[in-house]
Amino acid sequence: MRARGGRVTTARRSLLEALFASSGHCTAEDLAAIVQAKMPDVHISTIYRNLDELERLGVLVHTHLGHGPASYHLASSPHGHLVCERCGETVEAPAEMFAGLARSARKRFGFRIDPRHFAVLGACAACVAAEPAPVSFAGRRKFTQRGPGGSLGDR
Amino acid sequence: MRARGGRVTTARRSLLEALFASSGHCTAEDLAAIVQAKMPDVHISTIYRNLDELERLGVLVHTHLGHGPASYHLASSPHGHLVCERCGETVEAPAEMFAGLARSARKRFGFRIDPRHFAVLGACAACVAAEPAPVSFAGRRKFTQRGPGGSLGDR
DNA sequence: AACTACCCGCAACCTGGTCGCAATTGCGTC
DNA sequence: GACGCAATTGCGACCAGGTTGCGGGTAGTT
Repeated sequence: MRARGGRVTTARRSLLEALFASSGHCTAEDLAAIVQAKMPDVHISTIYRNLDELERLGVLVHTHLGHGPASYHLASSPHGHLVCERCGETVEAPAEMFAGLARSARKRFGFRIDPRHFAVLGACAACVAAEPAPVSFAGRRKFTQRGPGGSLGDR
Repeated sequence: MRARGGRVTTARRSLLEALFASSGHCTAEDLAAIVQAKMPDVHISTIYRNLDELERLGVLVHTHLGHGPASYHLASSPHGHLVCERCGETVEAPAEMFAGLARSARKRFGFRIDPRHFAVLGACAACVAAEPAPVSFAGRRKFTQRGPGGSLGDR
């Protein structure tokens, strides 16, 4: 499965292991930390280069869950993401939830959407409940990734 | 309409004028350029601070159309965006296109989505037509905002 | 006109990511 | 098992986009 056209280096093997071991949604720095736990000399730029490479090979994809760093996960099991702007809670949205949007985008604009690349922001059930009045999103608060209670970058 | 709790400074007035004059989808640097054409001493950090302020007041919103800088536009006429990953073409998606997604997100996860903050990437009609085989998005190419033919930040 | 809290210009700084380059290292071949 | 060589790595410098602390200026009040 590995190395279609490239070499199998220890750094790459280790990065793949980290990706398979973690259950998805890792930032590049998360992965770097895992890899560097066993191989301290692997440089962050090597991580970035290999993530790029693996993405070009179709092994993994990156998504943006918010204003912070990108998240990487294996390309199997395609899904989008819903991210709470208040608490950072992330839920995986099955691809079929986007079917209606995909259909109308194609019909109205000839557009074929890829719902995976950017998350859909909003408010999770808990934060909707905690909210006093429906403010229609006027009161945006600075988005804090990895905030307390957030599940981003956890392993 | 201006200044609920703040002062009306020349820099702010000028920024608002730039926003109203331009037809939306400006980056902070675009707006800075417009403002600085008449007031060269207005610093980019002042632009950022006032954009933040105006966003907190609900006058405007920012969205991310790709990997580049954020785009700002007036909060009136809520809409999402479809952005072509190949050519940068941006089309405004009316809010009702997201109604189905909003409904299923609420039903399945209690999630209330805000489809405006991040664009939905994909491929525009022209790029779909120009594409030879259905590659299922494995061949991601580096996203280039402001590329030739792109309509981002034009003026 | 005076006062003062808010705002601005500036430069330094920060995060997330990219690049050029010399040294190293897989991997095919002998 | 050693050799050759190009792919890959480690490193530091760099970049884009944005934020922050600070001292001085100015809008709005008295």
